[in-house]
Amino acid sequence: MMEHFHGYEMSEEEKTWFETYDINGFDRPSVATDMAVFSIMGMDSGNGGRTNHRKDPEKRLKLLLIRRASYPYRDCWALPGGFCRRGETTAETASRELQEETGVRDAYLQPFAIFSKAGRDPRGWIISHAFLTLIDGEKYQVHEGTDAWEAQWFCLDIEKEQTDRLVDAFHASVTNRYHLRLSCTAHEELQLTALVNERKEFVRFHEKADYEIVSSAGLAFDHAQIILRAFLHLQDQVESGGKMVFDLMPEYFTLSELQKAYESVLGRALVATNFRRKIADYVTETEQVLEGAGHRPARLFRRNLEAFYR
Amino acid sequence: MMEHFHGYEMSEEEKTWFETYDINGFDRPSVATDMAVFSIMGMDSGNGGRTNHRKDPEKRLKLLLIRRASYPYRDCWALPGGFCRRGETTAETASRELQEETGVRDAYLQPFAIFSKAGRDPRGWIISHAFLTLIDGEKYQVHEGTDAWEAQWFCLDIEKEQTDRLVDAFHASVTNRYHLRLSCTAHEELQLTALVNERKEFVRFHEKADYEIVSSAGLAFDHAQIILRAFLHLQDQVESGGKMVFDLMPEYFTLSELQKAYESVLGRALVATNFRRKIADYVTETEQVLEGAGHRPARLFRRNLEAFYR
DNA sequence: TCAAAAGTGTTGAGTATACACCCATGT
DNA sequence: ACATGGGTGTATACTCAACACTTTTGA
Repeated sequence: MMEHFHGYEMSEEEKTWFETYDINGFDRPSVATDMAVFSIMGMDSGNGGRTNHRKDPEKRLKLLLIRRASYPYRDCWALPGGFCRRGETTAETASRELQEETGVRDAYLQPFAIFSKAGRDPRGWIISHAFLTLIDGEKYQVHEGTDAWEAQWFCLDIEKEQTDRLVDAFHASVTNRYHLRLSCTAHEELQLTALVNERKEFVRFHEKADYEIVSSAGLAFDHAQIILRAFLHLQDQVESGGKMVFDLMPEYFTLSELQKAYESVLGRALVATNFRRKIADYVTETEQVLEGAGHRPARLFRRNLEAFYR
Repeated sequence: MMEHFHGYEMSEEEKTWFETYDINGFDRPSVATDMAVFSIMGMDSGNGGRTNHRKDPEKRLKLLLIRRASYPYRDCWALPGGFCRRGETTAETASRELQEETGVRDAYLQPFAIFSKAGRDPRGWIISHAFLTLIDGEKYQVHEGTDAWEAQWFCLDIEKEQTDRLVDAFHASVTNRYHLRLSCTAHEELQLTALVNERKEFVRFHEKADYEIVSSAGLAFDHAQIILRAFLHLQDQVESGGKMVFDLMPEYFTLSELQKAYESVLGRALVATNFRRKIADYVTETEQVLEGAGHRPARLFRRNLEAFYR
């Protein structure tokens, strides 16, 4: 623990001080990570989500959850994650846990929030560092069906409902209620739901948001809140030009596949022609086309590395 | 610790499990916060930074540091901060420490990074949650000169020097070296310096930045790195339209004062006419003017609350 | 009178958005 | 043939940076 400190030499006096110093004398929390792993996948219904021979298969935004085999919240579903070990950065913890639990390596893990409110975990004082990541879910086969360790993809539906709005000259606040619905097509009728209130307040010229779980069925801990905030963070980033949606795509993809990925993250339709212009620099055309779709074949594109490595 | 969990009732079996569960059996870090408190202030030299009877006084970006009265890094300067207590969120810790050490209440504290690398603190495994905040420093009188507890404002100069750049088809990286200089005008010739390397790498279409302290004189722990990253984060936010620069201003201010604040954060000159247009919605004109400045009196403005509370 | 800063008006480039239109394919 | 998605072109509005210019004061 005492290596490589710059311009810092211990005096004899300090060495004496250090010998009697015991950091374990102080009250300390456990530190954990939770990961919201998003993907975009077909519906797994017989025809792959195709409702009609002309329409392209519908793909949905999904979230990876793990069924807890032990207390607390046994049999509830939780975000993958785990405790930090000595010697790791929190990012390394997240990366290690992600690989252990899902086999996913080298994903881009973005930290987006810290959850440290007292009472958020019945086991005690536990601070969670939350990360989000987007992966091409078709590419990874997630361990399913073990009794001790079950991972499943859940379709994610989040609906927003404004419940209150107050603006006067010195104060402003907005209250929203989010309805979360997570449904897993692998199990019959497995559906988790939660209600989370968001209260945005403007204090001294800065927005401050507070979240409160109103109800949560089948989800462990405060994960309903973490899921919601991961999703909102993702939407914000993408709305303001972030390019992480590309992480959901395989190496070769059509522009409408990419557009559909954007649409399912943003929750709204985009105008194809404008969308193409916006992402034009980030893709390069290939010679290949995708045929047999009931309509004009689409050209396949790849990421244009130069644009990302600006 | 066992209150208000939604849709969650303990079974008898779980209660039994819980009685034997001991979270203290696991290895845990200490969790702390560090705050980068920025302000913009005159030079404290006789004429208030005025070099010529016409020119307005120069104001500089400053950072608040505290001299450590105890080991480790005794007599070095460090960011204000402290350890999290049970029952607090990390944001509450930051807010409490800021008030205890500087008297500043109700400032907007923005979390910007986590520092959790092994060996960053000689006392052991300590994870730091870093916050930044901008305040109107003229308004707060900081406790100075005590022997046990000395706080001072330091002028902050950061110079960037690109040392390496590599871009090929599959990989890209940029290396920069930052020269930090912190000087305190209250003490004669008190100057702290540090050199920090930044290595930006593009991995799988995402930028990843690593920081390494090359040398650090007079600054405690890894605070040179934290200061640099606070500053870079601040610059990024302001470049992309963040309005936190207003936090540096008193209630009434002229547009050039505001512009100068922007300029000292961004480290470059702005075109007055365009600047005015950009912030026009965020200010309201008052009837008052500032006279006696050797040139045409400037109108005083205030924040326009409606624009902030959009 | 003149330096310094306050403040106004204009212009051209680039970007976002809406929309009208034609193309190619499998059934 | 025709529904469906692939793909192009264009007109309009809006934002942003650059710059030329006028105004007002204290010394």
